Amino acid sequence: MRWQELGKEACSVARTVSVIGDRWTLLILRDCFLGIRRFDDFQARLGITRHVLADRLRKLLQAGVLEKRPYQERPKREEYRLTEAGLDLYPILMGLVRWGDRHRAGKRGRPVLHRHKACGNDFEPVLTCSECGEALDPRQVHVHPGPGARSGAHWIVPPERTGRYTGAIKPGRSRA
Amino acid sequence: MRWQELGKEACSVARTVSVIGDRWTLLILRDCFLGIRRFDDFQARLGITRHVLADRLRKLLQAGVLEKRPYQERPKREEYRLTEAGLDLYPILMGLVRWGDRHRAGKRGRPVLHRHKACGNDFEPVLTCSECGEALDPRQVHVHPGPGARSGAHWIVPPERTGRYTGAIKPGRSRA
DNA sequence: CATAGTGGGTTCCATTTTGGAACCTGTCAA
DNA sequence: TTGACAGGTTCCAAAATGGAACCCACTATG
Repeated sequence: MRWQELGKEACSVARTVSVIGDRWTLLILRDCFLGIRRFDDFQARLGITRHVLADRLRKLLQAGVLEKRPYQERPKREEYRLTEAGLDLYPILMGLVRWGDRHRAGKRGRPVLHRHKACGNDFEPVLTCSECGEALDPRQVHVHPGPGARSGAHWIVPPERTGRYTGAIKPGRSRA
Repeated sequence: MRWQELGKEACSVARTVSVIGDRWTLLILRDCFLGIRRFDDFQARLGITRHVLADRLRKLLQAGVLEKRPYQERPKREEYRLTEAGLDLYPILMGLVRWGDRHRAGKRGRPVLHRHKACGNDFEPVLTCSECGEALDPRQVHVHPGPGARSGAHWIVPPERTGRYTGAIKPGRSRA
């Protein structure tokens, strides 16, 4: 599968990955959420080459995640800002933060804390069910086709495979 | 910044991106959560080259996200399974699903639905504050240094920049 | 007026990473 | 004996990236 075709898959993960599934793009978005808006600031903070930065910003504009806004006339200057669709990437970025905090924090602890202005506390993000409000556990979620599924949907989990040879240890397989 | 050094940044996003910030890696993880466990199944579903697949699986093993488990002796066969740290990536994957569902679903609707076994409903994932339980809005979150921050921390937002020339439209800048 | 600085890029070339296809190794089944 | 299967590795050409230099419109300084 080529990179170009990814966005056409009948899979929301693939479609999102076709927009932001790139190391640099994710770091650019991190900086956007920290308030960075200018070409040279991104470049200096990330150590990315100008060439690749220009390419990624262009793609994020096309994808509707960022927009250019003038902040000064003569000389004309524009800054890159998150659109509403861009701001909606926040749960993904916070997901990255949470995993890093939990599994890569080192002995000194978290590099950054987040405070919720509404309640005044430092918090961890928690993923919950929109229907019952409980925290989500992957083992408690069942996946099934929706209206946008294609027949012969690519993502469908293959039937149980039991191995063709003798000596199988565990022919049965439980879900992830 | 080189790819290798990313994991050493004092930033949880950068550290997580150094593990999973790659198009193929994210798609491999999607398939892991759908129950795929074998080399050839990943390869056939993704259309990834075997070479790159072997490389990504190796890196995920090293990172402690996947583990190899024997499912058969003679000939020896092993499958790739998510570890606890791997299962903990679930919020990130669901974040990708949610964004794709919202912004790339097309007219036919979502390709896939998720049902919460605990409450029986199809749901959307919602990111909430661990302290007050409210849904999180990026504009309601304040970021500040934690115990693991480095002095001169790289991620710190630069001071307000107002432009050096006359004709500024909006010298002041509000946070993202 | 000449010179230097700034924001936001583009161009060029060498190095890395991918894509694509073929090939290898045990083991087993027909 | 031939073929299939799981799980890789090797090889080469094509594409992406890193690094550095260069460009342009405009402004500020001497």
